[in-house]
Amino acid sequence: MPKIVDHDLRRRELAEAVWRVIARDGVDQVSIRTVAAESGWSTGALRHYFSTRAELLAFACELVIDKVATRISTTRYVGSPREVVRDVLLQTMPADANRHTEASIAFAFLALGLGDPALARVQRLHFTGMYDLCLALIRDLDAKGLLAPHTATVESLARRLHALVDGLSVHVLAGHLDAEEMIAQLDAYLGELVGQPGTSRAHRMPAPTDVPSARGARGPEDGRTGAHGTGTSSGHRRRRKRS
Amino acid sequence: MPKIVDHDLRRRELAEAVWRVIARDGVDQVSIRTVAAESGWSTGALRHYFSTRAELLAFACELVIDKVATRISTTRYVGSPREVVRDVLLQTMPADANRHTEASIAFAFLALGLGDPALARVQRLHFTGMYDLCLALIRDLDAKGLLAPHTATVESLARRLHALVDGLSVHVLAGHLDAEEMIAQLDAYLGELVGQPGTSRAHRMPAPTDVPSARGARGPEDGRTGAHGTGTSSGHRRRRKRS
DNA sequence: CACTTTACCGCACGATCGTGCTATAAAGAA
DNA sequence: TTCTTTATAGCACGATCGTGCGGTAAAGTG
Repeated sequence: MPKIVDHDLRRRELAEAVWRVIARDGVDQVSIRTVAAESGWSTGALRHYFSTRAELLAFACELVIDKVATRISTTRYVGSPREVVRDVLLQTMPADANRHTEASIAFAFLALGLGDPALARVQRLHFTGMYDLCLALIRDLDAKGLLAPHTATVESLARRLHALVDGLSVHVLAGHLDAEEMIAQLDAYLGELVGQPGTSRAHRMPAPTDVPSARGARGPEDGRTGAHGTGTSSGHRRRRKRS
Repeated sequence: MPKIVDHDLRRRELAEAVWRVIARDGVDQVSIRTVAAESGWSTGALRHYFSTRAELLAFACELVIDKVATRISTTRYVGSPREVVRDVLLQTMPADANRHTEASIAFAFLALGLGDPALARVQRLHFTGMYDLCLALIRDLDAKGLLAPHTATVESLARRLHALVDGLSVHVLAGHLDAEEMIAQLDAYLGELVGQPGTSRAHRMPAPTDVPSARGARGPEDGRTGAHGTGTSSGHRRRRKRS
C-alpha cells in the first residue's frame, strides 16, 4: 500500500480553508482555486477529496454546523439554570471574535442555501436541532419551577426564544448591534422568562447542569482523538513546493 | 434632442430584473448577462444605466429596502393599536408569497453585504430605520397605556421586538417555519407585550391609527406618479428585436 | 434636408471559473 | 528490485464573467 492519508481529516482541513476564504473575502470568492491557494494544495489535490465544488461547499457547511453542535454538547456549564441557558445559547451567537467568524460563515451558507436545495436541507436539520435545544432548555426551566407565570405553551416559548437568538445574531453580523448589547438583550429576555431577578449571582447552583443535546449530536468522538481543536485558529499557510 | 428615457425609471426596471433572477436562481446567478436576458435588454444597454455590476447590485438592494419602507408608510392600517403594530411589522416579514420573495431578496443582499462594505452600509441604515420603527411602535403603545407592566426600558423592548421580527423572518426563509406559525408567534409575543387579551376583535378602535414613519421615509412621491406598483408582478419579458 | 445627441446593440478582450486529464512522486508489497 | 496503488501537481478545455468599445438606429433641432 502506498502513502495513506486520513481522508476525513484532510477534508476537514480543506473545509477550514473554505471558512477562512469566506470570513476574509466573502462567500462569492470561494472557488476551487482560491481554496486551493488558501489551503496550500493544488486544484488537482482538491479534486481527490471533493469531486465537485458543490460537494466541497456542502461539507464545509455541515462541518461548521457540527462544530457548534459539538461545542454545545462538550462544554461544561456552571451557574444557575438561567446562566446555563444563557451560556448554551451564546455558543451559537457571535459573542466574541471566534464565534463571530463562525456565525458569519454559517450565515453566508444560509444565504447560499436559498438557491441550493441540498444546502437548504442540511440547514433545516440544523434549525430543527436548535429549536429542539431551545425547547429542552425551556422545559428544563419549567420542570424546575423557574418559569415566570405564563399562558403560552413551552413550545411557543421555545419558538420565540429561538427566533430572538437568531435575530440578535443577525443584527450583530450586520453590524447593527455589538456583542455586548446582544448579550444584554438576551439576558433581559431570559429575565422576563424566569422571575424578575436580573443576572444576580446569588441563588447560584454550582453543580454543572446537564445540557440537553442539540441534535443526533454525536459526541466529539467519531473516529478521531477527541477535542483536538477544530478551531479556525489552525490557520497555518502551507508553503508550496515550487513557485 | 434625441430619444429621451426616464433614467431613474429604467434603473428601477433593471433592478426588478435583478430581483427576479435572485428569487428564481439565487443571488450567485446575478451577472450582467443574466440580468440583461431577464430584462430583455442587451448588456450594452445595461451599461448605460449602471457603469459597473456593483453599482447595479447596490441600487437593487437599496430599492428593495425602499420598497418595503414605502409600503409601510403608505398603507392605511385599521384595528386596535395592537393590530396596527402587528400589521406594520408584518409588512417586513415573509407573510405571503409576495413578501416572501421580497424578504428572500433582501436576505440574499444581506449575506452579500458581509463581504461588501458599500452594501453593508446601506443595510445598516435599513436596520437602524427598522429599529426606530419598532421603538416608535412600542412608545405609541406605552403612551396609550397599553403596555403590560414591565421593568425594561422601551428601547430594550424595541430591540428585542426587532430581533424577534427578523429572527422569525429568517426562520421562514430557511423553511424552518411556515408563515402561519410565524404570524402566530408574532401575535403571541405582542400578546405578552400588551395585556393578556389574545387577538380579540372586541375593544376595536376602527379609526385608522397614524403609523410612525420608518426612516427619512420619503413618501411614494419622489418625482413619479405615485403608487404605480413597484411590484415584482411587472414581470413582462420584453422580446428582443433579433435572435 | 443635414446635424447632433442619446439609446442601444453586440462583439472582443482578458480573466477566471469548474473540471477532466495526464504525468510524476511516493510508499509499501512482491 | 519491480510492481501496484495512492497522492499530488498542473495543464487544457470550454464556458462564463465584467467591461471596453465601435457601430447603428432613433429622435429632435437647425
